[in-house]
Amino acid sequence: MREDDTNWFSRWEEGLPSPEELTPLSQTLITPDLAMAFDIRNPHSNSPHHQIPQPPPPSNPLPSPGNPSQPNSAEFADSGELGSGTAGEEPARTLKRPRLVWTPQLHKRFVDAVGHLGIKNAVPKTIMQLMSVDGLTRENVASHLQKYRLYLKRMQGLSAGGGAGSGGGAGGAGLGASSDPATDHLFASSPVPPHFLHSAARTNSDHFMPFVPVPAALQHHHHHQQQMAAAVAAAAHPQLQQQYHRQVGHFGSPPNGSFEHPFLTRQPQPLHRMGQAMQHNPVPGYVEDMESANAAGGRKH
DNA sequence: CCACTAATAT
DNA sequence: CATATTAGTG
Repeated sequence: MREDDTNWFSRWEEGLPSPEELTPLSQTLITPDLAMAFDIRNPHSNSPHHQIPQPPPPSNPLPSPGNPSQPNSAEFADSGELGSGTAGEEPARTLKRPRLVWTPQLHKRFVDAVGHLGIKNAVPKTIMQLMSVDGLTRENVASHLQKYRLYLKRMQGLSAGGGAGSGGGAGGAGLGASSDPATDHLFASSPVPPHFLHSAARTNSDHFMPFVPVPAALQHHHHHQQQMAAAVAAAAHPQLQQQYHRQVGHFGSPPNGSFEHPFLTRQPQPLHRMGQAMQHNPVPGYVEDMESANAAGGRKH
């Protein structure tokens, strides 16, 4: 009898516009080297202060709809060497990567991963691996996971009964009853399955997938740029309050309008040694489109 | 070693 | 403000 699941179910479809979003689990962050290649650092004049202008990743040409400027000259200048003045860019080590920008998409992957893993296995390392996001580090996930858990906790205490309401979490992020604007924002934008309440521990491998109906007609159809742009606009937070955060990393918008692939999904990162057995790439390399939330990366350990 | 929480720093 | 980072504990 229960099964108020159906409630959120319908909502899911809304949040889940197309299979493209939930198709393959693989996203790619940009590696620092790549980001650097895009960024032409100033020769010197570098203050020994923190805040490396490390202009966020390549900042794909997403000249925001309203930003006419931005000559997208994706010129990969030979990465000859930059002035050594800047705090060493040579050592790919010790490089401070820009703050990870948790875009709704990236967060979506995060939530999906957690949902598919089960609260039990949803630990930073596993999530990170399942996400297969190049550049994502355990710390990144851990930090976000912390916040995410707090968010869930907060919500549970506040709106538990309303099945529908809880489905979308705060329902309209920022609308209706958001617990605190401080905690939502990003979280409220994801489908957040109701199982995330404390307790649902599932071993792994058992998740009910909302079978992807995927009508044949929708199987693969590329949309138009406009559609994409709209989606992005919607996804992008229209609210910019932070100092000067750049949501960089959104697909590339080609100069002439032809849509090109922003990045190739780099998935198989060196599967360095994995002690425990597990981790089979559940999904073969798919050609994932969708903007890549990016961040920086370089692996370390 | 890894995960979790809380506090703190940027 | 959102993340990153650190410290302390299990």
